[in-house]
Amino acid sequence: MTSAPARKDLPPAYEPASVESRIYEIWERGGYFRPRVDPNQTPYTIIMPPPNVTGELHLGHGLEDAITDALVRWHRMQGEPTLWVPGEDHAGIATQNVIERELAKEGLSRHDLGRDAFLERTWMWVRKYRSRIADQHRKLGASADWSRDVFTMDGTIVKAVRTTFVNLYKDGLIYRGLRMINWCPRCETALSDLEVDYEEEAAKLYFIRYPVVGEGGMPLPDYVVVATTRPETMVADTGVAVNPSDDRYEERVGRMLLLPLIGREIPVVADDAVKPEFGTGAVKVTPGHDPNDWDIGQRHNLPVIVALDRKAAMNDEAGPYAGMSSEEARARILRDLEEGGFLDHVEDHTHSVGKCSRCNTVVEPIPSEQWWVAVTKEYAPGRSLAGDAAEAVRDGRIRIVPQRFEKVYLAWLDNIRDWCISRQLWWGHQIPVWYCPNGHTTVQVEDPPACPDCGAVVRQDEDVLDTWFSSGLAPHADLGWPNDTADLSYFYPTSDMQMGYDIMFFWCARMVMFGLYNMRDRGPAGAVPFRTVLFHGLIRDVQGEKMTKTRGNVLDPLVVAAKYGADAFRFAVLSGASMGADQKYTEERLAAARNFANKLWNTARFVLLKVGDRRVRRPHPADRETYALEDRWILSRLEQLEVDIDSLFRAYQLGEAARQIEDFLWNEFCDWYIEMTKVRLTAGDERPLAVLAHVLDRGLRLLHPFMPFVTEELWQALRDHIDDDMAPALIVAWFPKSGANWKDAAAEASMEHVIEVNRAIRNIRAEKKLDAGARPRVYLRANGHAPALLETLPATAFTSRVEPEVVAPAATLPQGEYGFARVGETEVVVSLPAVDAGVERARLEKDLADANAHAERLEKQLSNPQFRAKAPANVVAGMESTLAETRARVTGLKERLAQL
RNA sequence: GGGCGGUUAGCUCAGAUGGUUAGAGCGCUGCGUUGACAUCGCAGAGGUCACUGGUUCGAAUCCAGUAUCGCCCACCA
Repeated sequence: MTSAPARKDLPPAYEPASVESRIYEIWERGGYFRPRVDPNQTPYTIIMPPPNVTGELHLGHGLEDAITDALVRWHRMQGEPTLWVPGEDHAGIATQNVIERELAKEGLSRHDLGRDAFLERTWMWVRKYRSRIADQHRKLGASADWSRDVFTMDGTIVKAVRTTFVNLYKDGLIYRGLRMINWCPRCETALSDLEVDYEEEAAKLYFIRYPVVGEGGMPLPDYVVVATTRPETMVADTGVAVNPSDDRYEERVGRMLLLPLIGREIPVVADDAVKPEFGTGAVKVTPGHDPNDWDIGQRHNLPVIVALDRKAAMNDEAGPYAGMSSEEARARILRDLEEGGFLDHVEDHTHSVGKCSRCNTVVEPIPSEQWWVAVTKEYAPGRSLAGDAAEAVRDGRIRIVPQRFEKVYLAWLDNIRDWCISRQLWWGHQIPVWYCPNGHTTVQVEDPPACPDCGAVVRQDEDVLDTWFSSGLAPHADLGWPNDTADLSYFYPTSDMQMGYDIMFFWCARMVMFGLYNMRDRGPAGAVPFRTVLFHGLIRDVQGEKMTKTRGNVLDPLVVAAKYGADAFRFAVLSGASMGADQKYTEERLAAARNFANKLWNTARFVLLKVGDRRVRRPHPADRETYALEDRWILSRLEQLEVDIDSLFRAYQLGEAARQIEDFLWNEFCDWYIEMTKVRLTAGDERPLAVLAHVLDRGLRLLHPFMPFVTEELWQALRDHIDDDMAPALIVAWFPKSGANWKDAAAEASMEHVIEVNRAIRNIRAEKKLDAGARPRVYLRANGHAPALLETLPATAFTSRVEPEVVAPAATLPQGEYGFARVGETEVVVSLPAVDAGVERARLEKDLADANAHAERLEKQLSNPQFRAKAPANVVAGMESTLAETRARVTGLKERLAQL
């Protein structure tokens, strides 16, 4: 073989570190991530779920990159103008917390800095982490268009956010109102319902006696017992409620009770919300500290007392308990109640406690003036944000994959409540509302220099918006909305969207609402933010625990990628589960994926070594008859694989696709085809070279969406050895799209037989413990498959290390010991040095029993007239031929047993 | 209280529209340094597909129910 060019001197093991950054640079320099805008083609667009700038990417982001990049590369290789828009999220509350923690290390609070300095400091952090995050995406191979990178506080997004706010306000869908909200006393802000996580906790139920007030205001020796888990809130009680149908309290309704310790008189009211069976059937009503009580209070005009301040400490309303933390107050109140004889008894009780999803602090329900989105309110006849969002999924304009998540999505929207969007934070989109001292309110996109109504100085609302308000605009805002940009008109609606199922409500639902609202000029089909949304599962640790910073089990995908290679990471997470299912992260899976990358590497090394400096022509179907059986077989198998991968991609079955490609390349191409070519190549037959190069080329293309780096590197090395119109890089090469040129059922059946025969030979070798170096004679008593066996005889000799010979079914054999196996119609006879008759008999008997059982099953099935009438013909025919083979096997086994 | 998902080999998991003896990786057993690869090759052991009943010619796959684990939703004083 002539000397090979230098680039073919591939090291014997794949070294990701020496390849990945160089390959990524080639892609980026080639401009392959930027789509060309072709009005004659439908683009493929996908928006990246913007990771929080709070820190670095974790495995979940790595999984998202793997999924998205696989889809993006597949579409790009279909020749579609393909755009993947990357982004980062300012993550208001989360980032503010991070910066506050940083400040705390210096002994500072944000109030020490003031708002402007605090924001300046946060921007510094953002700049640092944005580039770090982008770098991580690059290392993972994400082929996103970095020239379109979007940060959720970029000027264009600010405009989009304000425009949306103003429009919603004008449509009456945004309002300011006093409502019960979730207050985090640590973050000192309101939260939406979604930002509260509930945890079951063991607690106590305290039964407290509230004395009944007599005619002249004198306490009677009579009392009503109420049950509560939060005795400290009794300082803010303004009533006691019972169910109107509860005769135990019939005569108490309308009377006054004396609030113990405080001495305030509060009425007994009747309300349907009270469940008679719970506790005593009487509930203290604390409208300032409980959502239910707030509703009850509203219905009965009870005063609202708020006894907690913004840090959840007792305020002046708490009288003697003012200034205490709520825990202290609870202890003191319980002691005082007990001393006063008001504590009836205590029971164990488990209930769920709401915690801030960002800092795990117990959330306080308090009434507060906040900004809200009226999600169910009609802004046009029959149109509402939530209703439209549900309808788009119900009528199929938006498809959810896996489909089972549809129900979850719809159930949430059907029971949705107004969305609290204002946050008492500094970091975020400040609400575009201005107030003047004369009571005028201005709501507009641009900062007003003065009050448009009276010219007075204006002050902007200090609150910022929920982070999800801005990220919910991503699909259209990232493409330029509200400006009428070329990107927006060409790339919107986006094609696919992808996210963890855990943010379905936070993000997916909001994008659908906002997209349909802001883009409604496009009509029902054109306004949707995306056509399909994929929900992937979560990556958990080996124990199945969710990976969180507090558990300390978070893994950096780059650390993983550095050890095993980015391709291995991607392949492992994609092939590790099916869409929507959680997966456990295991190191073993990574190692397996790395091994596959290395196997591929060496496959290419072999092919390149054999091809040398030739430039081969692809096999042409017209020449089919000139090709050997194994050639026709592998080409037929490849074609089938291409068909299957295409349909798997269309069904978003990425994991299954990855597994099938691996299976083909490793188990069919390497283990059989390549091994069989060796003897031909050694004999000087060059015909397999074209097949080797062609199948490798196609295999690399198929695998590229999953393992972009190693496939690109190898393809670059292979590229010039194929005489065809080859793209400058694999990333923009055509994805294999199969015709029906090589499908060859006969070749597949014959090769399957050859493979089984070889397995049988090797099995006998292993079972009879023949020396590795021995080359025993093998007689293949063949019938129907004789030509195939004859053609592949040299390969059989080489790969199974035997001296094989094809003989007639009834051929007599020389005297000697033999090992036997039956493969379909072929009997495999391996000459042995000696044989243990007992062991052989046992083995044959077991085989016979298996074969008989199999034949019986088939006979039963085939003798069923219903089966023959209803089953498809090919199934029946297949079964019949299997039965014939199985019967032949039974006969053969019986004969050999008789011979023993 | 509603809803969803899992239960398949020792472990981690695939099995898209029901179809011939249910698969992979890891682990395990035996053999192997044959010129692509020991990150490898060859051979092998290992499964009542959680359980019960049903539909069907045929069920891991569809239906009903049971058990068990997990998740989501819900204003459980």
